[in-house]
Amino acid sequence: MKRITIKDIARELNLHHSTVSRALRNDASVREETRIRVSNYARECGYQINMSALHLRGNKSNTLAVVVPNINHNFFSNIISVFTNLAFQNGYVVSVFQSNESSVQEGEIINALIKNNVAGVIASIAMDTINPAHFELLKQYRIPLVFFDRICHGIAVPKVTVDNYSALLEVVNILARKGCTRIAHITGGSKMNVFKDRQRGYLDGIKQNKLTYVRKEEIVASFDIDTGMQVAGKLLSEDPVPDAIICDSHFLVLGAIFKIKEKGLKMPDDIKLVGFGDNPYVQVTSSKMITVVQPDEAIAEAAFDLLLRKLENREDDIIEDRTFSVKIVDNAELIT
Amino acid sequence: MKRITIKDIARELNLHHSTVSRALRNDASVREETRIRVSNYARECGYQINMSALHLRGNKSNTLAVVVPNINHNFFSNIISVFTNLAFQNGYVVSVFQSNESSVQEGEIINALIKNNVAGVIASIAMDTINPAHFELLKQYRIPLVFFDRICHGIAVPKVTVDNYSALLEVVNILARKGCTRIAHITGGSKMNVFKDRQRGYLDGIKQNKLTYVRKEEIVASFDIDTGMQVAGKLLSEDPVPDAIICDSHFLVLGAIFKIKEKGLKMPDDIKLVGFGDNPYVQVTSSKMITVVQPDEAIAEAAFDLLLRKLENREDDIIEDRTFSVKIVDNAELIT
DNA sequence: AAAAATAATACACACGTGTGCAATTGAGAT
DNA sequence: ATCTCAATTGCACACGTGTGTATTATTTTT
Repeated sequence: MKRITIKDIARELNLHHSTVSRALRNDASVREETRIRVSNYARECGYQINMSALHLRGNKSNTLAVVVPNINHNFFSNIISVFTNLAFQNGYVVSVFQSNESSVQEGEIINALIKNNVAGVIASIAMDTINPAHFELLKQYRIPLVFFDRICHGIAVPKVTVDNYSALLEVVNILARKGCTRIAHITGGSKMNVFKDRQRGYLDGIKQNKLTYVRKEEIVASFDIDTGMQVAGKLLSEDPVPDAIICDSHFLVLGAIFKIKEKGLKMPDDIKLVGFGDNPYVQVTSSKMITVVQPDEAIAEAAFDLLLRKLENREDDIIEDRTFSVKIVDNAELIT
Repeated sequence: MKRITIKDIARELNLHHSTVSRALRNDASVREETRIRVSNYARECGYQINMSALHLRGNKSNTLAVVVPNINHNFFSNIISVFTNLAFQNGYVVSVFQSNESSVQEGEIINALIKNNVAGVIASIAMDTINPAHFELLKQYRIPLVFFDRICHGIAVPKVTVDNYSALLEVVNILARKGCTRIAHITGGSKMNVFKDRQRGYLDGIKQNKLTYVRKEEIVASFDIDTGMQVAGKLLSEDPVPDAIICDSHFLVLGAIFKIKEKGLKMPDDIKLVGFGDNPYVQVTSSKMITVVQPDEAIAEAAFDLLLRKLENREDDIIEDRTFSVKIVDNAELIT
């Protein structure tokens, strides 16, 4: 029960394996009759090309890689889902890698990518990645790379992002219009573009609306429910208490909701809560919050598109960035 | 800027590439001094082994595949996340494939798996997969396969499942104990083990509790919010109206919540809602529902464990199944 | 110092595929 | 029947790696 190769087919049909190879690739130099004979027999015996051999021969593979901090975060699993469908439709296979927010693991992943001859990579970097040296390594090996969402600025590759600055600016504007004057912001380390931009937007929003409330930003290192509870709890116990909290992550929001309920505050009357991501649960919960919804599908499509273009053109001087704007949904207005 | 191979190293160090190969693999037959010389130089010039060549040479790869209906469903992305970490720690790389609930696409995926020489596969089958012929193909190619969650019965491979029968039996018991008498069940096509088992559990629960309410089961073909709204709407407009609805999927629950709120019913007093999956939002929402929580991490670990065992032992006659019991969480009792 | 034994390295081949080039076949033209 | 040219197929090699075997280098033994 050995695997069938073109050599097996050649032997069976009294041909040379090179002829079989050409026949299967519809090379014009092979006679019509032979081509049909080969393709028929190949179908009959269930021949499947050996990609490993093809990769070795051509120094290129049909494997794309997705590198993300966490596969099971809503945003990233949406990206992977869309990206995988697109890739598969175009004859590629997708391998997934998760840095677990660790720059060290990210480095190990890059090595694995090189070892495994991946054809191209889309990546969203780990929280503590400041030095993009390991990504430069990819470039050295001429492996096309596209950053999305969480990007490195110090490296010349196409980037797909959302306009985080405008997102937070608009959020603050909306909150101010609703009468909020004490707007807090729970965000991440300022090294990363995502948080840096949001912090700029937040600050400008505060300024533009001439809010007297002292700028209140809490920087957290990890994004989980416990951290959200801790920080939100701290904010809510201070005087004056904020009348709005913006959470830069999904899980922080959950912690905040806990604490808000614990304090007996009502949303959105007593306090307004803003979160990122479009978890459909938000729409049906009675915790009427405002969500910043990112165009996941469009982001994945753009990343794939940019990567594919780099894969097809051998010119690697096209460095085109794409920025998408977010949609801000006020769930208080949405549900009856 | 070419990629460094063992031949390059050999040339540089005046050795034969076979000696370099042995040195890097710590073969005892190579002199200590040479081994160090080689490994030092390899490190210096950043040598990375070419996996494609290794795969070709050894007829085996370091790539594992995960085949699921949808990557972006909470349960599956959790599985992929855990599985990927385990795989990477053990030197494997994980490719993901999504059938989009289509048996046809599943077939194409299997072909891709064979083409790409994946070392092993864990899979959860598509909704309309009755005939597991394409999975048999994997067996023919001696590619180890482990089913999880949604399994095929007609094929002899290890299976990792949850005890869906007991889950629904217990759910009905809990509901009955709470005084429910008109318990409805929104489930999927009965061909699949997951739904078949739950339907058995539901029916036995109805019987054991001697409920007079006519068994009310709605079978749906797709699992999305719209379907949930439609079916839940239908149930709620009938007379008598159910006092409990069990939803076999995450998204069905969302639709049901919509309709329940639309009718002005309160949970859990007017009606009790049961859903699958442990989306953390459930814990903070005021829609006090009961959730059937599956041990995602344990399932992924078991699947990996079984697969790894098959990969290491060449004996492929170990067909050991693992079944996990679910945890039923009453969120009404959880939150203040 | 020569022979034997052992250690260390080199050689050749295989894995499956694709491609440049040579060889063969066939047909048409003279 | 011979020549020409095109159509078709075969041959040889390369991609990077690992391993059995032959070969060389070194040490030990007598």
